[in-house]
Amino acid sequence: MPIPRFEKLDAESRATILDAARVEFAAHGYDGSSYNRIIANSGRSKSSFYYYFQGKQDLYVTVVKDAVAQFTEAVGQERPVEGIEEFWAECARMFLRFYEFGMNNPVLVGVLKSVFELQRQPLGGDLLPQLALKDVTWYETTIQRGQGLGAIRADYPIDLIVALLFAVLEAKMRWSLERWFSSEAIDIKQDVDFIIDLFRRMAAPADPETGKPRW
Amino acid sequence: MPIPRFEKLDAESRATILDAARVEFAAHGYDGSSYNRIIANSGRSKSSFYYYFQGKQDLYVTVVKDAVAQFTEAVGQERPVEGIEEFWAECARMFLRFYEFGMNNPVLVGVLKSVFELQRQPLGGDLLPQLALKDVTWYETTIQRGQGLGAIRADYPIDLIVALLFAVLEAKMRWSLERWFSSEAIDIKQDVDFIIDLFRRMAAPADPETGKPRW
Amino acid sequence: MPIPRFEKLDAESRATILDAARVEFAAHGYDGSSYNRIIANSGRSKSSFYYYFQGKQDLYVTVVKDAVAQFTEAVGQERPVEGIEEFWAECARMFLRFYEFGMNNPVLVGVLKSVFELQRQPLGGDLLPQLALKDVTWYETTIQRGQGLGAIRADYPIDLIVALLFAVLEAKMRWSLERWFSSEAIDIKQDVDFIIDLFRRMAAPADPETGKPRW
Amino acid sequence: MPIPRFEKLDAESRATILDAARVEFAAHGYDGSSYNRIIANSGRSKSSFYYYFQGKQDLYVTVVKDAVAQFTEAVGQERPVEGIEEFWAECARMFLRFYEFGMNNPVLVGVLKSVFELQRQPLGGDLLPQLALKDVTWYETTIQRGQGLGAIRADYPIDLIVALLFAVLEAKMRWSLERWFSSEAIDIKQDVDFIIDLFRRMAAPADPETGKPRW
DNA sequence: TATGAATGAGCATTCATTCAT
DNA sequence: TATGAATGAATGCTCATTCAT
Repeated sequence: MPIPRFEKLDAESRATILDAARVEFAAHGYDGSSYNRIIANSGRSKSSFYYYFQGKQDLYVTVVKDAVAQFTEAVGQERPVEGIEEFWAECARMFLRFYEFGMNNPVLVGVLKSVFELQRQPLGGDLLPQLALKDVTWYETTIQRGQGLGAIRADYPIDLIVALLFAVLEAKMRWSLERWFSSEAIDIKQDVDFIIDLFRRMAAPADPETGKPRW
Repeated sequence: MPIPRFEKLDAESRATILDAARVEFAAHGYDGSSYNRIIANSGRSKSSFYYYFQGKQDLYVTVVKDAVAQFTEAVGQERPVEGIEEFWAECARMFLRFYEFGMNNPVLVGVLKSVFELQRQPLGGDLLPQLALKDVTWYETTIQRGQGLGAIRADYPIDLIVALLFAVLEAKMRWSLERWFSSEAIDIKQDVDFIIDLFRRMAAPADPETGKPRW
Repeated sequence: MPIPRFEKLDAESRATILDAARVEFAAHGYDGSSYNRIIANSGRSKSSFYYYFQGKQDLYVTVVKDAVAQFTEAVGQERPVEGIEEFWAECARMFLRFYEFGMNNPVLVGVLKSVFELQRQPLGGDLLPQLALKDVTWYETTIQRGQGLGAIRADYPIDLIVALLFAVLEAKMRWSLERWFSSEAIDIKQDVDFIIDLFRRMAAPADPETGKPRW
Repeated sequence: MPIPRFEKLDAESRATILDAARVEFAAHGYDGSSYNRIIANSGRSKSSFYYYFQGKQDLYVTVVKDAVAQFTEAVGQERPVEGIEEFWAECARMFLRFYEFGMNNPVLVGVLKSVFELQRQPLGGDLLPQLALKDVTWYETTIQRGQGLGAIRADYPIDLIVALLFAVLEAKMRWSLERWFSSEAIDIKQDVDFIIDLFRRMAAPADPETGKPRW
């Protein structure tokens, strides 16, 4: 039950509302956010929020879906590649776009982060399905292509691999952002190389005899 | 700040109180938890909670410190080792103990998880220091020993390595627990091997020429 | 900070709310007053109070400003005078109006009294400035005019003189009100003469040689 | 119902308790003071307070009576005088002792101040009588002596005169203390002269014809 | 004599939501 | 279509006091 007549609203009003919501959700997560505060910060009437959204959950869902769409668009389409090295190079390019977009849109990163928080909560139960994260599968496609090329091990469930890679990615980004907010310079290119190398280490197929990662 | 005369209370009352608190904090995290709910669930009067704890923060700190202590005790002391293989074998043993304890005490895992959530929040500022996590450094010692043996790469900051390993560990445990709660059987030994292998892949020193992990 | 959309409310509702607040604040002072009690006595819901006021402080500020405005209006403008006797006569007229208004509105006197209490408290720090008492300066103007005419001594700081005169005024009014509440008859005219005479004694310039008040 | 077995306590314990209470009551007044806070600051058990005092009121009464006694002792006995000038000089001497004692014991001044606050409250009803302020009448004696000498007007009720003089005294002391706490130097002698002069102006008999104060 | 333990009532404030118009 | 008005339930916390030992 995402949006009723919110779409018909003029772009500026829509932006005003979503911006206030994004900032709040990014800063405090879903639970920690106050619908009242969002409303107050948006400068619009409380009733109008209930006119456009069913409530807090509905607004959150709207905000998250929009953020996911923006990230997806920023990453762009994966170009077909052939060798293992090429595969990782393409991953690096995609990831660089993701990374740059995130660095330029920290609020959207915060929104994504709030989703990760939610996934940790066993009781986010009725909210999570509405986010329709199952529909966001482009990375799974990429991983499967990697498996086909022999770049990514195929002896474990794909959702486990995804969970692990995301965890690492999130941790690294948080680590970098912390330093970014303390105004240390960040070498994005180097960061991306680091993560891709890490992904590769984690995902490389295991030599059936020695168990070592096959490079 | 942590505990006043709570220690003097008889063990049963103490357990009743801490159990109610643990369950609540594990399920909802610090912010999402309700002090009132904990009180109601414990069957005691509101005032008695303020007699034993300074407030919500104090109770949380008490619960967390207790959980950390239990995990630390469960893991036990690291035994001195010499070679790289031995080092990882010892890690596996320690980790197995950690893992088994966590599987048998999912609520305590939840408590630990709530701390991770808190660390993600930029505003948890005045609460985090009280948890005295800086005093929990045994794993840093282990990692440094690994670096000394050439088992763990030394070309990155240790806190980055810790953050990444923890992220992976947390993700894997969540993945396993989910399946555990759906009453799928879990082969703990296999899980531990998986994680240790993952750790080893992530942490292995890089060959200076090829950049590949050196096994 | 003071009032949001409270002004738009119909006069009757506004009066109901302010009356309940006035009575409470007059009877118990700011600290001793209970927002909950005001709400209960007004017959409205708790939330509606937070819809119209930011909180207890805000309501108090509203009540006080309103009371001060009513008193100021009751006192009216000072008419220009020339001689010393005329000056005191004009003071008596102004004061008579103040006095009569106060006698007819004891609750408003109580509100004013609560402000005096607050000024005594070193910790009323963040509340007092909101009352904007610095804007209420008509009496300082009058005193300065009196100094210009030689009716009021100019060898002491004006704020000291104000403090002393107010103290005397407050004490006399309390003394009279007490008797009033015990249904003794009060001769307002005589009271005013008494206070003006007292003011004149206190404020008369000192003869430089004898130190006696110069009449 | 002032004190049960509190008197039997050793002097040091008694002082510890009373000091904590004095500081609290002086700083926050009776209503604003927290019995819990006094107990916490005293370092003693909560139960012991209820063992020695019937409750908050009882402790307050004890503290006030003690303070009044200390002030009374500090002021000392009035020496018999004959002329008007001598009378005021003796007043000045007594008052100087009062003033000096107060300046050296600001906490006790605070306790006295809290009594004045209480007298302003119509609801302090059941507490005020316990303070037995009616027993403190030495100043009335002095005033009556002044009336006998023709130094103080006798055409108004004595309690009105007392109330007015106290009001002025309190206001002047507060004015001075404020500056004292801002570490401005205070000339006590000059202050006393100022107040005595003010008292004399206020209290001097009125010439039956002109109404002017007779010096 | 002395105190640790426990309590119910109250505090100001914020929450997401609904309703009447 | 749009919103001002109103609300019940909950939040964390402090209060003075009592009771059992």
